[in-house]
Amino acid sequence: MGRAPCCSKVGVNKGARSAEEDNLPVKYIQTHGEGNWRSLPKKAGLRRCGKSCRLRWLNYLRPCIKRGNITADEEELIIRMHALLGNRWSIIAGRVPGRTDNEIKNHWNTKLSRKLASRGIDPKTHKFITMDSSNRAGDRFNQFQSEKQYYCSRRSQHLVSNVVKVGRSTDLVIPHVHNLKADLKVQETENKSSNRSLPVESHNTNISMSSDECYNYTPADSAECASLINSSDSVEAKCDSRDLHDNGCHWNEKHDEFPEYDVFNFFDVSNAENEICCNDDYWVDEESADQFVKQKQAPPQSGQWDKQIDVEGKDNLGYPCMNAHDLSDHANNDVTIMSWEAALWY
DNA sequence: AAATACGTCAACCGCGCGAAG
DNA sequence: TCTTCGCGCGGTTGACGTATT
Repeated sequence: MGRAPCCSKVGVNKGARSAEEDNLPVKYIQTHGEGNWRSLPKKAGLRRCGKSCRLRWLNYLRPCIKRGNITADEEELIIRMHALLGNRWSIIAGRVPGRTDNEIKNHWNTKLSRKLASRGIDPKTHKFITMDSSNRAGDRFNQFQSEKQYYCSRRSQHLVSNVVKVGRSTDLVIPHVHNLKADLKVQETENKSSNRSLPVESHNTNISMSSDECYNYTPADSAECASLINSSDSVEAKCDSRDLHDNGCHWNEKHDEFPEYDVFNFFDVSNAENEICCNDDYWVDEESADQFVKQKQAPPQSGQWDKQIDVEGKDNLGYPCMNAHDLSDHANNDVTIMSWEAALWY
């Protein structure tokens, strides 16, 4: 026995809706609430399929629907979410107040995917499209992305709900690390309830940092890091400008050019010798890379590190490399990042 | 001015999941 | 355990408006 159709196809209107066809379900839902979509058309006096009514309500008629163009901030958010979740539009929509999954999906397919492609980024994988073997920056970026996801995936087994402190005492604090899967489960559950208009959970996880002399701690490798994480609910990893390199703390200064990758991460990069970059987009040329490696092999004394790192020039993409000035800025000023997206990595 | 190409987006469609019987 | 139902999701379509030739 086959499955019953959602509605009779005979005498059912299709295509664009009239104002009356919008008013009737709105009045009905205001009185009776959402749900029972199959029976709604008949009860509301509509010649429409129930599924069609549901779709119209969710994508257009709901009072919380935000009108107007998608803003740059919303685009940025969508790109980040897509990098993390792929084509899970409903979940992405749950993070963008007032926007529907359909709207976001359309916007992605018509604009954002092309936008990324024009930057040389594959909109499906969010990796650089390497045109040829000489595109070292692209290759390295892709390698970095893979490593980042690998390590973040591993850490997710340990960091759920842990309080993670990085830096001296209160210098660098992540108050709460959310479990992505659990978070999404909550999201989906809430979506299934009558009110799909979810406010964005801000996950106000502030990350700030300072530096100075506190770089006497460096996890030896991923095993040690995992051991530390397992042994305590609170992991304190003193971190400074050197650790930003050695332990894989990355952030993206080139926010204007690549806002979608402005994700702050820190994780143990056990093969740090391959990590010549300072952050996502700062890939150095060969000469600078050699210089950088040499500096790493002969670490400076306390307090001298910022001056030692002086990688000048531009990378293969033409961006200026991290230099002493940049590093000093980051080392001495607190950097606070709205980082629910960082939490999502976990 | 007409024809064509292109972009946008609302709507449709089929599949799959979970709940209920 | 199986079947049916109701719903939600993501891929796709097609109508419509705008730009280009």
